[in-house]
Amino acid sequence: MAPLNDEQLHQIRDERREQIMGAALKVFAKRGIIGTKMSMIAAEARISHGLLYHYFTSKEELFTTLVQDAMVSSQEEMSSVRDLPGSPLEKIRALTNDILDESGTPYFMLIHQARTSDGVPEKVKQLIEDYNMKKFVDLLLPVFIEGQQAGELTAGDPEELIASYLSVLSGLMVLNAQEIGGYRMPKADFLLKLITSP
Amino acid sequence: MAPLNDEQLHQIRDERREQIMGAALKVFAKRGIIGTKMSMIAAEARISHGLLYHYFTSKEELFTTLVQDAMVSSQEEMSSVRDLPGSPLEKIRALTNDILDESGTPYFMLIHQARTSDGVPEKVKQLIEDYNMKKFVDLLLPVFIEGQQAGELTAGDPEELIASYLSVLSGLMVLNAQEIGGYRMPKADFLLKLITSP
Amino acid sequence: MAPLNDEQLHQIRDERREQIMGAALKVFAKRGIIGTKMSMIAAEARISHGLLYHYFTSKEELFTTLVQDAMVSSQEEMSSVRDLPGSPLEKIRALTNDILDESGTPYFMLIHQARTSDGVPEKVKQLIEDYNMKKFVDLLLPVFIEGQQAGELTAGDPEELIASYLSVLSGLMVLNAQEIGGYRMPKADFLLKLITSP
Amino acid sequence: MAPLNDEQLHQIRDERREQIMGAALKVFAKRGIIGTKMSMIAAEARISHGLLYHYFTSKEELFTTLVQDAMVSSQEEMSSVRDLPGSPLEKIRALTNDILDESGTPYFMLIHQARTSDGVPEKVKQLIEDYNMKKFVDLLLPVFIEGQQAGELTAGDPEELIASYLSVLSGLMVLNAQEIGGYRMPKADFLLKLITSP
DNA sequence: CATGAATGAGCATTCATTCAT
DNA sequence: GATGAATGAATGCTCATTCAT
Repeated sequence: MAPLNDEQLHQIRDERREQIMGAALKVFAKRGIIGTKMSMIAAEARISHGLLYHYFTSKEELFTTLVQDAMVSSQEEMSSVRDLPGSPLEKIRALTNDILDESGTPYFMLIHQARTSDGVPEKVKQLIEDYNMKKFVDLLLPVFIEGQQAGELTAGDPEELIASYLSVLSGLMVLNAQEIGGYRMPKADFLLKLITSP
Repeated sequence: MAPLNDEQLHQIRDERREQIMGAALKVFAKRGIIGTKMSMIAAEARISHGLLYHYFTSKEELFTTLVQDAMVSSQEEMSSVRDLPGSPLEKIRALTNDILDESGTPYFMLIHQARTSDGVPEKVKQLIEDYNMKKFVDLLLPVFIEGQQAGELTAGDPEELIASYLSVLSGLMVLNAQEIGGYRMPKADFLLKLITSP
Repeated sequence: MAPLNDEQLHQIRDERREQIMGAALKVFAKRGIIGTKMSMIAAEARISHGLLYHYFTSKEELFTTLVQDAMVSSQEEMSSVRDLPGSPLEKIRALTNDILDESGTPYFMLIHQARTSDGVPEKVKQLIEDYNMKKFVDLLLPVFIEGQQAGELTAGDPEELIASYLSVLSGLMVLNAQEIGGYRMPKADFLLKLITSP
Repeated sequence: MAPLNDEQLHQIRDERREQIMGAALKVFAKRGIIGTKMSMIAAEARISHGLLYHYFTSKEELFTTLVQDAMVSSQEEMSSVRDLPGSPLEKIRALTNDILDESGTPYFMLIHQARTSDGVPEKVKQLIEDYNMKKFVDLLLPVFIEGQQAGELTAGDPEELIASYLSVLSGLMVLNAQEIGGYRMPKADFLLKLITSP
């Protein structure tokens, strides 16, 4: 029997890698880097813990890789807001709904964990430092300005408006992401009051 | 030196206990139960780690005791809102400002950690389960209803209004409590737009 | 392509086996049995690590096989001294030069490792026990006696003379075999002073 | 009951430290850094493995500390040769006897292991690099020159003579240090032939 | 009451070995 | 025959907890 050819091996490797990263994202996002045991990731991915180390050299590397991915993904998502259909307000409503969903939260929570936990690799600290709200504010700036000119949004410094609004959303994501029963997630329209002109 | 009498010993015990609990609250609130090492608490309290075990039988017991305290305290704080001076809106503004300060956060964060971390003792899980937003909603209900009647607050189901507003505040507290540079903390007046009539 | 016939397969097997043993000798001799990873041997032999197990059932078996080979080979080399050309002294000088070269050392070092390392299979321990200097002394005895009679070598118990001389040579081989910069390897003529009459 | 006072604690710490270092030296010297398990050291020192880490932060640090000690000690021993009583030849004979004893060997073997093993900390590599035979040659140089002038020792470049002689001694120490049955340790007078004039 | 030395369970990581292809 | 993905036992190290003093 011939050994597997390159393509097959490559495919297996890619699949496993994705499988591990998916499992790791799930666990890291919920429990942080210290609270996550490699055995948890292995169990979540249904593989042996030894195999993790064929794909990632360490817990740190795995965590770092995920954080990088998360940063790219969340920026892409934020970028795509501009191209949504409808008025500026409708774009922001769509973004808000997206964020309040739990779908996007693992990546967000991973970054939150990276910000707030101990035991975070030095490299991640540097990545995080460079990854502040400023970038998101800049991405949303054109949409907000257009909304203000159209009279849909409240007047005032648009950057501050965006930053404050995103902070509110971020806080809610943190509450939402973990399986917390105690809170009530507001609707998008409730939150939009913060930025719409009466 | 004469040996200390019972009363003095008792006083020392109480002081030490407070000292330890203060230190533990500070560390647990920031780092969670897993991220906190008993040696950190001992260092923060400037005592030997061995001494911790004269006052608390385990890390779990210490954590549990603090969570119970935190629940009582935060309810008391919330209760006191009714007795603040001024109109309902002014009361809520004062509460909002209080919450956005970092001063009240350790107890809140401790409960947040208890909700979201692993390694939380079973007893704490049960306490938390019983400690949902409903109680706070009930406490604030009279104030909100009065505000609505006075036309200061938006109409609609007051319980839902309170729950949504508290969720927003809670999310911001979580962001605020940890030393996170990336977010901008909104002002109280910005948030009050969520509940005031235009 | 027609399938390989039996003879070709057999030849491949033999070649691969030699290839693996050569690589393994090199690595084991330098790093010992514990310090040697199967992956090192595979890399040195330019094959996959899985293939090692088609030819040897375990690291232990591979090591043991090599030690047995080494014993046979080193005895053969020592035997050949008698048949070298020249006077006894010249034969011993040639042997000394051989030993001080690094060329003959892998087998010697393998045996040294087998003697001094942990994790050595029980079977090897027994082999080694039976493989002491006595055999070499016996092989060299005729040459030394002839040398003493010819007045080239110092008088005295020839067996003790040989054993002492071989111990000196052995010690130097150990130093020489590893890539140690700190020592100066003496010349053969320097060492021969130990056994030549003034 | 009062806690132990500083002096008592200090004494305990010192004793334990010595106890651990003695045990570690014994094991490291024989088995190298990779072959040595922390549990072996703990067992040898009759303490729990956990306690090792109260005194040394890692296997590497323990190894490094020992190597530094070994270097200082062996230089001191070599330095003391000049002050021995008797003629140069007698001093060298005494040194040779010392070295052939097994008493000094653990330190020597530790350095040998540091030179030849894998997994040696970077810091140790640097120490070793700076710790070559040159220093010992320099220390012995006055004694050898005096011996040559007195006609006791063979003529020729004294530095080369010393280096070659020390290499022979070093090789024998390596053989001698491990519990090897196969070799015969020569007597000092046998080895002195290498350097004495006929 | 107070200290810190001592213990051992638990987790990250390595590597010999197996096995599907 | 040959490959490399997969497994799990073994080992370094951490930290909650105990206990002699």
